[in-house]
Amino acid sequence: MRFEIDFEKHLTKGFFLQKTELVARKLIGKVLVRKINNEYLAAMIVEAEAYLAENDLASHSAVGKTKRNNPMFSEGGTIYVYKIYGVHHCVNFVTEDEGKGCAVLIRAGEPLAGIDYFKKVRGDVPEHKLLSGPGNFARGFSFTTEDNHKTLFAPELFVQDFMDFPDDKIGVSERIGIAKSNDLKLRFYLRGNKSVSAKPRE
DNA sequence: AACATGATCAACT
DNA sequence: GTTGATCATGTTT
Repeated sequence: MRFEIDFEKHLTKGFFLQKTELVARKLIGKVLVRKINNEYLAAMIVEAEAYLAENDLASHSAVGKTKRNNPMFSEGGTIYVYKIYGVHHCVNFVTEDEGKGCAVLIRAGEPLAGIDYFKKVRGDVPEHKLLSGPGNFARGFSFTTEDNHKTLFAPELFVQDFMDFPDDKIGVSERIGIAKSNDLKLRFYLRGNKSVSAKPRE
């Protein structure tokens, strides 16, 4: 797969202001680029979940604004990182207008650049597992709560347009690992991709 | 008490 | 290859 990092092709604010479900769907095939210590990391997003502002009890924003979920209420294109189970971090891209409280959880990626860095922080695992699962994805890109409120419009952190997959290549399912609102089909993934974290129920 | 998880291990197909 | 049980770990409710 040919891929060249090019900030000129980054997704602009308008992309993230769209409906959360649509952003989650369209993020499949896009590339997250981050520059750390003068080294570029890049991965194609292959799995993402939408967390809505309304009628979604699994969304962190369902309880209103709190200290933790505060970044979720920022404008589309902002980063929301939280710590889960005391050990892992999860990265979200905030969507829609400021004050709404919705975001897309990035659950898995296929490494395109910075493989050595990913291996360094993730250990000796097969390449397709380096960024598989939300905790592993965040770990590979070294996201922590320090990154909260950063935006995706800078040369050292942005999302680049890349592949456009037709609907028949995209799986849709219930979200993973939640107890509430698990009837909602808000998880999107690239069918047949080895980096997708959980086995899809279809 | 729950939590948008992952590593490990045993058992299986 | 898969599945299921178990648990580490700290923050939020």
